Amino acid sequence: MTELAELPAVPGAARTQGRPRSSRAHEAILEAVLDLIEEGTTVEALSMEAIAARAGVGKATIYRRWAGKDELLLETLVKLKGPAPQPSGESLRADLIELLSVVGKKDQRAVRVMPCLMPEVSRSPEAYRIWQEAITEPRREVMREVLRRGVASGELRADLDLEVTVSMLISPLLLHRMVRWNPRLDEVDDLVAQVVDVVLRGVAA
Amino acid sequence: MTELAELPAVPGAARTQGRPRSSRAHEAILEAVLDLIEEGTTVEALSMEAIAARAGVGKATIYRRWAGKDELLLETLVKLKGPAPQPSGESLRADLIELLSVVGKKDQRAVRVMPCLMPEVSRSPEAYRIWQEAITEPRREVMREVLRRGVASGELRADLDLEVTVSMLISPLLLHRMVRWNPRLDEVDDLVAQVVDVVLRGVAA
DNA sequence: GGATTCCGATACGGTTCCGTTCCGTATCGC
DNA sequence: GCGATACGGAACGGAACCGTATCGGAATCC
Repeated sequence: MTELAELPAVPGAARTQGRPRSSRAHEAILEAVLDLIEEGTTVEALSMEAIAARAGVGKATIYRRWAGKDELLLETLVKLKGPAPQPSGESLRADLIELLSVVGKKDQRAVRVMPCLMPEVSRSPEAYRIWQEAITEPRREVMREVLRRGVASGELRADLDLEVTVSMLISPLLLHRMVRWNPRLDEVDDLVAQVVDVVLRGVAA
Repeated sequence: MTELAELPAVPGAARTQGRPRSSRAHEAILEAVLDLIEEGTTVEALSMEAIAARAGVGKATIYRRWAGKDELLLETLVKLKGPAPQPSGESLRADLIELLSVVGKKDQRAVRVMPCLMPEVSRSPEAYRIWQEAITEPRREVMREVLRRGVASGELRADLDLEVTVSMLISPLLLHRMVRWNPRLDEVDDLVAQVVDVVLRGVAA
């Protein structure tokens, strides 16, 4: 159980004295937050006591690292989603299918967490901003780039509205994988391909 | 302010004695729930105390009608959404535009409430069932019927997957109007028409 | 070895909410 | 008028959680 050194939050503050903070405790706390949310605790109902208990950690250990619940949740959210995936560039259709296939498939925990974040995101402008910048916008940009190549190659209409097209591609997948908006889609096994094909035909040059 | 007689919960129990329950209080309680949620209170953080205070009602008056918060929220949710809208039947394209245009436009309160319901819906199978039966499924069925007429008239492919098509039409609108998934779509003024046109071209016969 | 800091655990006072119970008053059927 | 019930309001004991403080012990640097 190697205890890794923590990077000081403020670069100038070289804290070398005393026992270093346990990175194990750090990880355990973040994991506890994700676990609890996955188990059905709302973001808002998350209690520091429950987090500490689940992580096997004293409350003071949490407050030593984060000022409050908001800061802790922010770090957890950013950690949850890695960088946006990159398409292989094989073809327009293949790239879109590739990108859409991973929606909600990588980390099952993320799927559970997202709906719990919705109230927060729709209430707090700050949460909305972070969510946009760290989660949704980078992924949209990847898909925009794929579409731009399709326009450049002449496959797609030149006057294509990128935002609308991206939304038409992503939205059905998101809504199904995140909140199971229509349970009947469970039985559609090639949902991604169908969506891509209809949209591509609809916006073909 | 006429005080309407309450229907007894149990049909056999004819309660004629004493002062009847105030339907005004009843309405005030339901309105208070909606108001509080609209103002940013999560479903889960809703307190009976706050509801009573907002409604100008004693807590006992609430507990006299509902066994707990869950029952109260259920009645509120069902009341929130009226029956599904009906299209005028002018044309396939016009009907779809008509149906999609009202998404999130009728009652602004519903738009605010929906994201707050997501955690509940994704956690509780019972909440999911009610939400499906009372809210989403009836609206999907209306749209399916419009598409069936399009298939019958030969405008649409005969082997059309209704569920996928409905999802492709509704999802971009829902995601934008409900949680503003992509803020750049704010500036697209004919979003509904664009979505409808792309899908119709994509699934044309 | 000594100083320092972090560790998990526990306790604290304060706040909020729960669901119930009791007021004194108001409104109904008879 | 009288009995029955609902009303708004206030108070209750109990529970959960907040953020802080303090404990004895452990880990690290000098």
